[in-house]
Amino acid sequence: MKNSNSSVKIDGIDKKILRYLMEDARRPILEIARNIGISGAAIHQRLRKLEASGLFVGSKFIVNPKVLGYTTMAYIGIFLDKAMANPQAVKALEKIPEVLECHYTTGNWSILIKVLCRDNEHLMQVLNKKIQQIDGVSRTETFISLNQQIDRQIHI
Amino acid sequence: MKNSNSSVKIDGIDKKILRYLMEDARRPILEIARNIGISGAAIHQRLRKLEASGLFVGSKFIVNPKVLGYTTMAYIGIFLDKAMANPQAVKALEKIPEVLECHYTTGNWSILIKVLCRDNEHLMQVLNKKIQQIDGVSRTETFISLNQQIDRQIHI
DNA sequence: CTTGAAAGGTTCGGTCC
DNA sequence: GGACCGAACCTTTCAAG
Repeated sequence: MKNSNSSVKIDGIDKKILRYLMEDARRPILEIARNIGISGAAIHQRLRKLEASGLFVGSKFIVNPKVLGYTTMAYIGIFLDKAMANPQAVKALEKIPEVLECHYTTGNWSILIKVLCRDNEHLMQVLNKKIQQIDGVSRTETFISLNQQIDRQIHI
Repeated sequence: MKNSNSSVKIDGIDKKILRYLMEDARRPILEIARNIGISGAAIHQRLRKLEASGLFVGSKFIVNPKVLGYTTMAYIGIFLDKAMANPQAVKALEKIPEVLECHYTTGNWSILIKVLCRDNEHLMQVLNKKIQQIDGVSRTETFISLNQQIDRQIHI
């Protein structure tokens, strides 16, 4: 398993392929092939190699939460009583479906999480009835994202 | 254009399809069809309907930044001199490839961004030579993500 | 929702540096 | 060995019923 290795070499053709697919994972490979000027089979072979190198983890459908009525996104900084409480806290956070990301951070807080809720009232319930109830959580700071103005992946 | 409408109805079959594809956008539709017990074309029709409703925005290849040598992720809270500087600041941030997300937030800062860098030195350069140079940026607070412990989409 | 035909994706054997 | 191509086979897509 040659993986998570930072010595992966990709050439210009690989970059072109990745740029197409990072925007739309279901873009026809033959269309890319015609644009670049090689056969579909060659692209497929390169993709298999890139996958084996660990460079891409897979592909995901992106759903628009607003259409499902989820319009409130927020970041919450969490203070823990003791640093050793982290693994249990993460385990508890995993069980809360509104929690989309969880980062173990330097700085003020022990943990920074991103949550997605239907509205402010839903966010308040998640805060009071779910997050504040977790053992070890002493205090939280909430930052509501009024507008996500940039959302992209690493630039290749 | 019936879009961004929060009155989209999805049934159990739609949910199953979405759950499969949110994990892996290139999963064979016929495989899902066999699991659910309807034809591949039927799934395709439901997907077209869901796409028309605005529920999904597309699909993306997910690349692993670590393999490319990008190992330092951080959140940076940005204080702006004046709130009106926001549009210009976002425009400037868009030109910095290391900036992956940008949120207009309530609370302490005007802006919260997520950056991805090769290492701490690279992060320092991005902070000092790019972000601090933006007109209107008065002060920043940086939180390095030592470990992203949860990363997922809205639960369906 | 299903069928069926056209377009696309995948794999394999072979060719050419 | 490494990269690419072409053809056979399977999957996806789309229109018609």
